Amino acid sequence: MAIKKTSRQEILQEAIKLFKIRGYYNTSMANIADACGLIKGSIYHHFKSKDEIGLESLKYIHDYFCEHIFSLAVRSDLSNVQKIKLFVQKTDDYFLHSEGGCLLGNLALEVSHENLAFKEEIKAYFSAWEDALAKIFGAKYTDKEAHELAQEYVALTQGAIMMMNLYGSSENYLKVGEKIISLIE
Amino acid sequence: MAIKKTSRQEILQEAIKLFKIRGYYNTSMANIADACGLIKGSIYHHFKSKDEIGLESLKYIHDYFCEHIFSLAVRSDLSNVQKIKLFVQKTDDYFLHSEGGCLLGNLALEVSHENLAFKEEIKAYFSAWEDALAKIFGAKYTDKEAHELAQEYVALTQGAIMMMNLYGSSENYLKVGEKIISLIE
DNA sequence: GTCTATATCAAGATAGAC
DNA sequence: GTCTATCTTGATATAGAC
Repeated sequence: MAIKKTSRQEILQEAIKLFKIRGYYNTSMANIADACGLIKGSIYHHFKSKDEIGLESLKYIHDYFCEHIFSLAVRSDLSNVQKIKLFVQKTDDYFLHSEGGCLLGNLALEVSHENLAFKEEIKAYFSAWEDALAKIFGAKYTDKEAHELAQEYVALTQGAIMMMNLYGSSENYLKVGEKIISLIE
Repeated sequence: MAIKKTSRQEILQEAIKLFKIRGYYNTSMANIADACGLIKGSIYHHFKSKDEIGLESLKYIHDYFCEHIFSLAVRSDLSNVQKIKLFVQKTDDYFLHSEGGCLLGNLALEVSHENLAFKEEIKAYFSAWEDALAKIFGAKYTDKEAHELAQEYVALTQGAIMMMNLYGSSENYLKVGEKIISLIE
C-alpha cells in the first residue's frame, strides 16, 4: 500500500479536535501526529511550528463561520426572519456536534493573554460574529441597540456552550437560540 | 534576615494569578515558585503535586464566593432588592479586579475534559452560583423560572467576562449586572 | 522550611536517510 | 512525504543537606 499523503487541512482538523478537548498547551505535536497516523517530526514538513498550527486552526474555524454562517446576514434572497432562523440553526448544528465547545472561546481564555497573534484572530472572529448578528437585528432596532444585543448574545452563546460542555446537557444552550430568534420575529 | 515562611495560602494565591493569566498547563511549578520567591523543589513541601495545587485553587475561589457572595441569598436581614444589588456589586468587585477573568470558567474550558476532579469542583461552583441567584429570584418567580433565569445569567456573566478580558472593556460586562438587578426591582 | 542536586520524562524542533 | 535519530530545553517530582 502506498504511503498516504497527509494534507495541511487534515492536520488542522485533527489539531482542532485535540485543542478543543485537551487544551492548547496540553496538546503536543506528538498527539497531533498520532491522530494523523504520523510521527511528530513529520508534522514539521507541513507547519513550521506548533504556534503556526494553532493560529491556522483559529483561522480555519473563523473562515468556516464566515462562509457558512456569518455570510447569511448579507443574503439578499432571505427575509430577516429567515436569516436569523438559519443563523441560529447553523450555529446550533455546529456547536451541538462540536466536542469540546468553541475553539476560539476556549483559546480566548487559555492562550490569548500570552499570544497576541492568537488574541487578534479571536477578537476578529467574535467581532465578525457580532457584526453579522447586528446586521440582522438592524432590521428592527437602531444600530446601537442592534450591536448591544449582538454583543450580549455572542457572550451568552459562549457562556451557554461552556455550561453545555460542563453539564453535558444542551437544554439551556438551545434556549439561547430561541431567544435570539424571538428578538426578530 | 530570617528566611520567610511561605504559607499554603500564599502559594495558592500566586498560583491562582498565574493560572488565570497563563493557563493551567502553561504554568509550571517553577513559575509558581518564582512568584513566591522560592525554587520549584520547595513547593513540594507544601503540596504533593501540581494537580493538588490546581484543585485547591479551584476550592479556594469557590469558598471565597460562597462566603462573600453566594451566602447573601440566605441573609434574613436584607430585602431581595438589597440582596441582588449586593450580589451584583460584590461579583463586579471581584471580576473587575481579576486579571485573567474567572479561574473556574477558564479551567472549565482548558482542563475539565481531562481532569474529572477539576470538572466536579467547577460544576459545584457554578451550581452554587445558580442556586444562590435562583433563591433570590424565587421572590418574584416560580422555582422553575428562577432556576432558568439563574442559569442564563451565570452563563451570560461567564461569556461577558470572556469578552471583557478579550477586548479590555468592562462596558458590556457591567450591563449584565444591571439586567440581573432589573429582574427583581 | 528552603536549599542544591538530580532523576526521569516529554516537550518543540532539526538533520538527513529513504 | 515520512521516517529514524537526535538536540536542547523544560516539565514534574524526589532525596538529602542545611
